[in-house]
Amino acid sequence: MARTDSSLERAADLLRRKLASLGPLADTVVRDIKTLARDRVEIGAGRPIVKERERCPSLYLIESGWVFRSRGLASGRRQIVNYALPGDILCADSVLFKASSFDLTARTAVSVIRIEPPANEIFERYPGLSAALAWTAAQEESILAERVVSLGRRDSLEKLAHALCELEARLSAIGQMKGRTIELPLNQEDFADILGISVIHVNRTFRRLSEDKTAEYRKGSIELIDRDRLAEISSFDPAYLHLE
Amino acid sequence: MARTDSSLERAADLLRRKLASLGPLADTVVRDIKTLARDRVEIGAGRPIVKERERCPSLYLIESGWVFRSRGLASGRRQIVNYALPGDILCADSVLFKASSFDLTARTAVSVIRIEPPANEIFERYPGLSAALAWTAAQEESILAERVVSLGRRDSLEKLAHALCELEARLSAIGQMKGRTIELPLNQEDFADILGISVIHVNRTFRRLSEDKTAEYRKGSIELIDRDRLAEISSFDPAYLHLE
DNA sequence: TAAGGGAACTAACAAGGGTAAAGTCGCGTT
DNA sequence: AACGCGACTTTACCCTTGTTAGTTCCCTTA
Repeated sequence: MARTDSSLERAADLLRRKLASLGPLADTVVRDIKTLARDRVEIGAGRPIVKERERCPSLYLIESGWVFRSRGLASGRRQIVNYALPGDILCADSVLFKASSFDLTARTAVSVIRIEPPANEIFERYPGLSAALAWTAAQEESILAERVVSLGRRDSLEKLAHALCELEARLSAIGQMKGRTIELPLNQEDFADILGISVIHVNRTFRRLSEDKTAEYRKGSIELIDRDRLAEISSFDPAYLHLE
Repeated sequence: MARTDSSLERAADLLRRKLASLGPLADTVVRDIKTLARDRVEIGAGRPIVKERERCPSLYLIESGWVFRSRGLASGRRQIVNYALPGDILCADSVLFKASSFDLTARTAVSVIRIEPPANEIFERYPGLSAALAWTAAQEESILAERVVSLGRRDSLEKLAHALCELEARLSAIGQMKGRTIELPLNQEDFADILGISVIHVNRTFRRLSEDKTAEYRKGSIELIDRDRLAEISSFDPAYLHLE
């Protein structure tokens, strides 16, 4: 991986920043991960990374690209449970469980660093990796808990506004916001499957935001015209993301 | 805690069984937890355990009782994110994060063992506890992911059937099923806040199950008349619970 | 035994969101 | 320039679910 160390460095840096609250342990995390890093894997846009019921063989640290964790139901319904961005770790549960209960799919072209923890003794020998696993799982849990609140008790406008605020916060944290516009590979069907509503209703709801001059959907990007309004609509509080 | 060791023993046993997939580490977990166990705390039914934005001071292992993790929204809406049962660990994220983003409430009278991990060096000194933290967070994440699917893409009948199957599985795992009837402290409003639908609709949906002779709601208990049918309605697959 | 309260149940109506189908726009290909 | 495709947009209609309001049941307490 000689030639490509700089992009591993970048991903490790995003991870280190996320784990800042661990204090000095954050450096141990990065050291463990570099020790256990194996090779780089490139996945084409749209390709599956892990399928439901498959055992995920290793951990992956995302260098670039967007990954969906989703479940397909009978009758063609699909729910996107979460999305992962550069600096996020995939398959954190693979170390602990026998099989994944969800599909992992590359939404864009994705580049990941494969990390191979030893089959046993992770917790004895790699406290940094242990901390990273616990932290990652806890943060994802927190995000999912917030998702549960959105899906269960917010109407479509609140859901969408909340999702946009979250996107803004997560992309800012990894330096991927361009001013007040989000550049993202999600089409309206992806939003439907994230928000748990129909594509048509996603469209209606974006139109409402657009009419109120709050946000403007465009293919490949979204302009957040009035961020405060979005946060107000959805009573967004970024605490649950646990970003610094 | 001399006089009460037997009930700690019982809770530790439930935990050990849950963590069986960790292999020999499961015993280390129990040892660490016993080392760090402080006192027993009793919480009255309906009382808050931790409130949103509060820092949760320690870890808790549930000995008995039901705990809700929920969020109250403006306008009186409430979403129950998850519920915790004997053998479950509360506040696993308190070690990692500054504050809880949700309320923890005792639904029944609850008895917990308080566990006090050291402020630092958990991951260096207590591999068992580290593993328990990671495992707990990962399992909860998995449950929440399934909840997201339910809330996002299942209709009310499927949601309810799925919730009943999950209850059955989780209660069986801790030996709290009485034949095919679930004894539980949830009223129809609790179900509404778990499923993300209105109380009235919970009622309608239970009636449908009752008319089809699939399940029968009674105050304080639910009889699962046709468990296969429930699993079929909701395409329930217990893998996501990661029980044994 | 009567009164009171909480939970469960029912009915009537309204609304948010889903379904179906058709039309438009942008863009790369030939 | 014409074609074709995918994504987005819009309209019309329907159905699931929510709202409001009122009734019944049962358990508790006086």
